[in-house]
Amino acid sequence: MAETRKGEILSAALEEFAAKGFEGATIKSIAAGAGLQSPALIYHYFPDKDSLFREVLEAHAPPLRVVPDLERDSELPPEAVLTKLGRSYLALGGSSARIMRLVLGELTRRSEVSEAFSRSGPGRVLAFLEGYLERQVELGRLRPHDTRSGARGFIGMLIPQVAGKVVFPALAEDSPDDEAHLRFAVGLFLRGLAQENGAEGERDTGRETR
Amino acid sequence: MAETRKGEILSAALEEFAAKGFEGATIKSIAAGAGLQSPALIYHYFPDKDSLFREVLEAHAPPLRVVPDLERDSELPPEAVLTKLGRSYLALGGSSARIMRLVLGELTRRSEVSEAFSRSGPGRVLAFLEGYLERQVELGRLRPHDTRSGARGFIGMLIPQVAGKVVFPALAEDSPDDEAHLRFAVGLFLRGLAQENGAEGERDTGRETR
DNA sequence: ACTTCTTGATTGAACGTTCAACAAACAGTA
DNA sequence: TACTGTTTGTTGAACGTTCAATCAAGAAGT
Repeated sequence: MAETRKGEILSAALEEFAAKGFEGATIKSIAAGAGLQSPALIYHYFPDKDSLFREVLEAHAPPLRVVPDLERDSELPPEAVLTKLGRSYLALGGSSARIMRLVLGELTRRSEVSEAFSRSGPGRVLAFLEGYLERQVELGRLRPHDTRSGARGFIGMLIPQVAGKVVFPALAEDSPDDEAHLRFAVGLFLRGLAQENGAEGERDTGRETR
Repeated sequence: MAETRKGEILSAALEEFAAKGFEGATIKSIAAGAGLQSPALIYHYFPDKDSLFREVLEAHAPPLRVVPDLERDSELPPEAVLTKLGRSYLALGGSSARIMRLVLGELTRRSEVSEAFSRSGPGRVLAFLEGYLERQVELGRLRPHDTRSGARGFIGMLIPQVAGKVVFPALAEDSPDDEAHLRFAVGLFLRGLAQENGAEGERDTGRETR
């Protein structure tokens, strides 16, 4: 019995919530999934359905945080940083696929989920990447550009890969290999933003000043 | 009274389904949204809740079809085609935002929705774009590459822009302008895949042969 | 008169949640 | 060891509520 009762319930709840959503999943079906004879036991460990949902989220949120301690090696060259960041981003389609499905399904219904996720997930990744690109531009390693578009563009290129595994199984079938697609994205991005040979110094960043 | 009763119900149902999902939305709340005094009237126009949901989907599916009659001008140069395709893709974040939210929310629960959508939506866009890129490579206008990655990469670059409007309002706040981001994406893509000056003829496409 | 539209009342099932009761493990006392 | 009280885990039955769906009947339109 490696897993505690509470853990069993949390696992079953994750499964049910991911498959049917918060409203669709019933306490009864979660109890059945956890191997309980009565749904009442769930209320011994959790005050109500809503709290159970929140605990499921908290218990599995950490894997959703991309950007590990990436700030450390933010002095590395673009190719290394983009590859590393991209790899951990693509990992979301793997073991975290279920929790991704759960979050995705409730994103439109629970503003708390949307806000918390966008802050800790995409928000942080984009903020980091924007800052990094900005610095690389200043260092002259990348051509000047709107780094908001740059960051969104790079991360975006990886999304279909993750989306395939999480919600479009039909699409994932003839998808490129993760690693190959990442190499493509990094290569395209760096070639597209490479400094031209004739350096012109400061240029328009494309970012409008409001 | 420009709108018929059935139309009113469909509109109210779209609103409710998009906000609360299929399970969360109730016949009663839909009736209230449509200004009906009794939920029973809904059953005069629709056999059951499930049929109502399907009709909502069908009634608003057309806007989801990107790739208009794009096949026509598939002889145009890459810049024109990508810009045109991208523009209609980005339009999904506008007037179609509600139906997008609805589909997104049920994507993980109803396999019919997932399959139908991925076939008519992303599936068709990607299939078209892959074919187009393939041809441009043969014409020598783009460097050889895995066009599956190419198509996914280009469409992907636009996704954060759409996602911001549909599900991450917090993220959309400091997003670049749609048109500016599109120009960035097209520019980056074409520079990244531009033929090198010294043409080398046939090269590795990066696509593994299974 | 006939069809279409609209309604309030009603039904049976399913839901989240509560509760009293039982079982098992444990702690303290002698 | 044996007895006793306490806590913790577990259960079946039940409660009140809400839901989708039904129905008979009235109102409106033709």
